[in-house]
Amino acid sequence: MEKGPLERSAATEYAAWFKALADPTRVQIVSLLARQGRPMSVGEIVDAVHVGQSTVSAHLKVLSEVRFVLVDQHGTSRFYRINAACVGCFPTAADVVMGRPAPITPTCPPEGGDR
Amino acid sequence: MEKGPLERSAATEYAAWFKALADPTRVQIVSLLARQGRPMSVGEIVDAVHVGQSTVSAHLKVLSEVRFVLVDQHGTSRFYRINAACVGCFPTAADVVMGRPAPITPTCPPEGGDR
DNA sequence: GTGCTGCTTAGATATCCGTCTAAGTAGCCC
DNA sequence: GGGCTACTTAGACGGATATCTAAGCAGCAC
Repeated sequence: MEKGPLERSAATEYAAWFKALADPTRVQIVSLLARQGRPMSVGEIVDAVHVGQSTVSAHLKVLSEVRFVLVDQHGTSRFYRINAACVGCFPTAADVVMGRPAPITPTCPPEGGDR
Repeated sequence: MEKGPLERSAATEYAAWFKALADPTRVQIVSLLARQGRPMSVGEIVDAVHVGQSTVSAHLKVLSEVRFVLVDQHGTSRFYRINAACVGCFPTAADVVMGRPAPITPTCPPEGGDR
């Protein structure tokens, strides 16, 4: 039986996920939100990773676009939180790329709550 | 107890790994080598992912630098293979970023065979 | 309304990436 | 050696990225 690479469309999708974490600041933001397990305002995040506020904002936008984080507006603040679906899905994607069969939940692409 | 983000040095290292897979062609190459489980020549890889030979060569260089793949020279050909250490380590790294504790083998940075 | 606070958007800049074509290098065979 | 085969390196080009400063905008308090 012929074993080729992942098909292009799947590879493109996985690559987009990895790309979202291809920056140290974004890795820090995601790990922070994951470890805290609660929504955090942009200001709080800025205090934890030491780059400017607008830079953090831009990174959060990138992470939102691939649905690694979700956002809630509360008054004048925006609260970002980890997308629980990704906590399981993302490592599974890593497994698939590394040739391990996907265990369950084949439809991984981060769905999630609001916005 | 205060839970901050991963420290910068760790985040930088993980980011480098993800960056190596932040391109669809590289995802295809890695998945191909992982699924085949045997060393493959550059020519074979070129036949499987449809981009030019020099492009594949460049991608293989990137993947070598982070030790996702290892290489053996045999005469005029170069045989690339997946780094078995990464098959387990990389998904573990994904777990860590997603806030899951690293199960075992804390020293993950791809060590490996030759070159 | 005025003014503050919290965040995003715009603009600028310097850097890096993916791909291609073309040229270089190294092993092999007659 | 001459020529082929298999890769890598160099150069170029268009496009994306990370960061900063500055400007905009939307709630809230008074």
